[in-house]
Parts: sequence; C-alpha cells; structure tokens
Amino acid sequence: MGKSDTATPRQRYRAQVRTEIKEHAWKQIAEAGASALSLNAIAKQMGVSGPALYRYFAGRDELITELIRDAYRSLADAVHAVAATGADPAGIAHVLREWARTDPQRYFLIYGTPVPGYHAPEEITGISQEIMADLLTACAALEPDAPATPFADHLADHRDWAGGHPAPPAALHRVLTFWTRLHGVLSLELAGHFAGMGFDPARLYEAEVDALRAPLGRAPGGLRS
Amino acid sequence: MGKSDTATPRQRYRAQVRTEIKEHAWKQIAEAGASALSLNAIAKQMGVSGPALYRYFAGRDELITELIRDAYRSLADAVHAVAATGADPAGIAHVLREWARTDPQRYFLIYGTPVPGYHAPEEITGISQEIMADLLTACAALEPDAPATPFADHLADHRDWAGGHPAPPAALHRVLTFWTRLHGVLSLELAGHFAGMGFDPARLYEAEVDALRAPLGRAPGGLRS
DNA sequence: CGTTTGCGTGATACCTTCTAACGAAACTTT
DNA sequence: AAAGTTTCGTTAGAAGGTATCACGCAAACG
Repeated sequence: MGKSDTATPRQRYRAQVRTEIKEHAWKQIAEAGASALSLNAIAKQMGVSGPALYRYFAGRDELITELIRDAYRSLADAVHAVAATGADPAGIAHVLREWARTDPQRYFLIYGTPVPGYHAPEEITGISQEIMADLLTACAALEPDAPATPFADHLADHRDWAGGHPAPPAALHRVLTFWTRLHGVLSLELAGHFAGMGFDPARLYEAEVDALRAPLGRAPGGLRS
Repeated sequence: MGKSDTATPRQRYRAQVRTEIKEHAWKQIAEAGASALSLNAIAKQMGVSGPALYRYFAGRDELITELIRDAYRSLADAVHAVAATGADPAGIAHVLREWARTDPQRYFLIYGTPVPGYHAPEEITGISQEIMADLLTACAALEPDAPATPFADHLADHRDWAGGHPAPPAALHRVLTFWTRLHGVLSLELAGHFAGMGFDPARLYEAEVDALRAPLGRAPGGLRS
C-alpha cells in the first residue's frame, strides 16, 4: 500500500520506528501534557537506550514540531471530511468539538499556550490555510448576501490570509468569528474552567453555534441607537 | 504602612525575599514562558545558591501556584477597579484586553494550557468568583429585561457558580458569552495565530464587544425560521 | 563475499528539581 | 550581656532530563 513498497528496507524501517516513537509520544502527551514529554521515557518504554532516538529525531523540539504538524493534519482532515459532504458551519463546528474532546492535549498542542520564540514552519501555515479554505466555503454558502459589517470592510482590505478565496467580506468576518467564538468555549471547557460551575458546556457551545447563524453586525433590536 | 510594621523582622525579611523571588520569576516567565521557569536560574540571578530558595517556596510547583494566584488577584483588581466606576461590559472588556496585552504570559498562566493533574486551590476559585460578580453586575445592568434564551433557561437551573448573585438568567448567559468570546479573540491574538494574517486584532475584538451589546438569542433576521 | 552504511550502545557533559547535613548568623530569653 | 533557639545559606549528592561522542556490530548493497 502506498509508497512503502518502493522504499528501501532501511527507509521502511526508519519510517516505522519514527511512527512508533510518535505513538508513544502521543500517549505521554495525552496523560501528562506536552511539557512532560520525555525522550528518555519513550526510549525506556520502547526498550532501547536513550540516545537511540536521536537517530530518528534531532531532539525533543523536532519531535514536538512533528507532533504539532500531525495534529494540524488530523484537524484539517477531519474538517475537510465533513466539509466535503457540503456541511454548513454548524456541522463543521460539531466535528471540531468532537475532534478536540477526543484528545484535549492534542488541541492544546495547536491552540494552547505558545512557547516564546517558537515559530511554526512554513508547512504548518499551509495546513492552516486548508482549514480556512473549507471554513470560508461553508460560511460563504451559508448566507451569500449577508450585510457587510464595519470589521468586514476592514477585512476587505486585508484578505491575504484567505489565499485568494472568493468569499465576500462578510464571510471572512464570519469565519474569524466562527474560529474565535468556538475556540473560546472549547479551550475554556477543555482547560477545566467550567468544571465546578454546574452547567453543560455542550449547551453553551450549541448556543454559540446558533448565534453564528445570525448576521454579525449590531442586531436591530440591540441597545443604544 | 500596612501590617509590615507589626510583623517581626524575620517575617518582614521573609516576605521581602519572597516577593523578590517572584519578581525574578515574572521576568523569566515574560521572556520564556512558564515552562522555562527555573529555580536555579532565579537563584543565580539573585546571587544565591540554588537550594536557598527552598526556604521560601516548597518547590517549583508552589512558586507557580503563588504566581497564578497573584495573576488572578491582579486581574480581579483591574476588573474591579473599572467596574466600581459603573463601567458597562464594554468598558470591562477594554480593561481586560489591556491587562492581557501587558503581559501575555501572565494571561496564559491563568487561561492557557492546563497541566493534567493540577487542581487550583480553593482560594483561586474564590478570586475567580469575585471577577464573575463584577461581570454579573455589569451585565445585569446593561439590559435588565433581556429575553431569556434556551441556554439561559438551562442556566436558571445551574446558577451555583454565580454565588447567589441576583442577576437574571439572561445576564448569566451574557456573562459566559462575554467570557468565552473575548477569551477566544484574546488567546488567539496573544498566541500569535493572527500574526501573518494582516488584519487588526483590535478591530476584531471591538467587533465582538459590539456584538455583545446585542441580545443573545437567535436574531430576528437570522437564517432558517 | 567484501564494503559500506546506518543503528544501538555506554560514557560523558551539563542541565534541572529537590533532600540532607552542617556552619554561621540573627533573634529570643534568661 | 550571655546562653539558647530558630532560621538561613551553604556544599554535597541523588535522581532524572537533553544531547554529543566514539565505538562495535549487523544489515543492506554491489
């Protein structure tokens, strides 16, 4: 299956060990977070000596970078799978929550506390734009002639990040709002900030998904003017 | 001034060294994040031996816990200072953003990636409720007779976290939305996820603050029914 | 079947947190 | 003021982490 047939035995072995290392890494991350990831512990679990892993990853940082890349890839695939069925933003939102709750630490690897000085490789920003493209398509289809908000006007002049996607400014605004609002609920929920509060986070998430169906500007019945 | 006069010299000295340690800790956190905080490095900067710090903090965890507590305290004070002037939620939102941008790592210490297994001490949940109380008062005053949303009905049965505050269910919903939406924009901005995108994060934040003025339910002009 | 390539090892250097034992300084009590 | 007690800072060391190095050996290749 795939290109593993054409590769040399050395390459096949190398790839297999690399994925095995990453599997153990994910297990550690899920249990104790990314900060507790230890090459030494992985080596011990695999029954090999510590320095052996340096044949496969230049160091802890490269391993984590690879894990981040895989996490982005997984999220992009999950989003694209549902977007390809013609799902609306609400459908994507539910897939996003499922994906995040499957492995909270994987979500935090992408959207969690950044390490000062770390810069994502070019490849990752590419995957990020894949996700944006699916979101833009879904949001543009939802309400083709939504009224342009003041912020949407600002976005009309700063739409480089959309990568040439033909979505109208209102859709750009909606995508960013989709992203920030759902991330707001999700990250606080996964971080346990709602823990002792009693209410059901799923309903708050649902309320925000519902709100995203409404037009984004100041609502007509709103306060002041 | 204060109680430092009544304390014994030993207690005064101890408190002074503790705050000095914490100042160096904040400097390190601001520069390299909480994960890079090193007791040894602090000791070196203070011109003192490593284990000396253990006279003042039981360990790295206790120091970080104390920093988290101070961060919460600082945020609660900032919010309360502006809330006491009768500011509306938008005013609090601006103070929140100022506070967060002053020291992003301090914000992430509170709302960033959680360490699995860590549980916040009782005192911190108390400070958290102080903030909630100010938010509830501001939101309840904004729109006293806002229509109750489905989620607000759910909150009416789960309002323990409000700590007996007399705010109506619609205000409870508004407070949670205030929290999650602003955190969504802020955390992504501070984490640098908007970095190469070109638009102005302040305007997105402002757009969300504006949206919080509108009623929370499905807007009348919304899609589907 | 020889050569080459690459893998895993132990030794080593340098970090980290944290404990233990000791000497000195400072505060308290007599 | 002198003696006693508490507390502080030190050095030494254990345990564990990242990462580099030289070495031996086995597997792949020609």
